[in-house]
Amino acid sequence: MLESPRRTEPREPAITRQHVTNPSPIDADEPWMRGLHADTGYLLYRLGLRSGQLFNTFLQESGLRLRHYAVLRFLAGSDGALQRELSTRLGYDPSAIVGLVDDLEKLGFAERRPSPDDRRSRIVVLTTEGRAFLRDTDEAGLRVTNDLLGPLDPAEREALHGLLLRIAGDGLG
Amino acid sequence: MLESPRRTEPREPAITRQHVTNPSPIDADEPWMRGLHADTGYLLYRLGLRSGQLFNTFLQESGLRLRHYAVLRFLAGSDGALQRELSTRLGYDPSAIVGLVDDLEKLGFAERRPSPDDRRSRIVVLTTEGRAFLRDTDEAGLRVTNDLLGPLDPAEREALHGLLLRIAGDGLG
DNA sequence: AGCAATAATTGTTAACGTCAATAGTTGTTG
DNA sequence: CAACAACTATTGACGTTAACAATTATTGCT
Repeated sequence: MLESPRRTEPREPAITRQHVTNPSPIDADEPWMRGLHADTGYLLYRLGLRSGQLFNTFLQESGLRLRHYAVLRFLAGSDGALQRELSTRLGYDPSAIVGLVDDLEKLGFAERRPSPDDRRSRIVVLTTEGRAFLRDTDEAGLRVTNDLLGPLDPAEREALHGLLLRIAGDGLG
Repeated sequence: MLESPRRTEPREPAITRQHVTNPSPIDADEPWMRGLHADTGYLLYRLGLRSGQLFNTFLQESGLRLRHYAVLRFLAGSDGALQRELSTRLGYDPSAIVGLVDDLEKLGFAERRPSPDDRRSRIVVLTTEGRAFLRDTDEAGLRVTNDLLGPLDPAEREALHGLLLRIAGDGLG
């Protein structure tokens, strides 16, 4: 086993505000690209990054980030969720959820309510304002997707969506 | 425009070592999921995250991170690249490249060589050890991809890869 | 009643991206 | 050809962030 280059655990922060140094266009025909993007997994990672960037750029107008959006989206489909639930389902650390919900509460998009059965837990619910906000930003999401999927025709987009759903649907989450 | 919740620019660090709190399996049939994963862009982001996680888990045995891998991969297809080139093509800050190449050099996977034409630039080249390492980790990459693309049959994987390449190939980079 | 387990939270630490500044070098142009 | 603008790699400082440990309050078990 090799020594860690910087004596630390691997980590991979990804999305940045504007990405000052923007990656130049990816050209699949270039020789280095064949190697770099030969693997679907890595390709997926790279595109996920780009998608997140675009999403964040749109979201940034509202002062929220992708993580907030994920929480809101989750809440929208589950009227009321324990923070613990948000943590496990979304894959964020419990301590991260605290800040996220704090932010959403400050903006009036969500509320913490006491749980009737368990006084330790708080139930996080979406406010009507939060729901309205979500509706608005969904349009932004559509624009992003449109940007991202530029070169694909509708049928191909549908196919891609289906395939991605298949992948997501499996045990990997 | 709303006020930023934490008076800071949006950012979205993504990949973590093991992701202690691992997202539970995504089930497209659940009500909240329909909303959350309805959008292809967001779905792509989420899947990219997961792919990166898996990749990093494999890479972590060697003490490297995805970024190092990206650099190595680039070098493998371009025998010799200026750091500036790495920066623009990979989308990392020039100052980040310095540390990355430092690490790779320390591990003996890459070398800095003086450029004949321009004494400012250094040419970064892959060593034979670096190439060997890359070959080894490529297997890991294959395993990752295999994990990730579990529910898809070969034809579907091919289709997905093609679609993703189309997206990557366009001007978005 | 006592003790392990759990939910939310706080605090600490280390890493990371961003930006500004610097040193060395090249190209340009007045 | 000399002065100056542009560029490469690098360093340093700053603020933000994620990850982890520890804490508090509460519940369940036995």
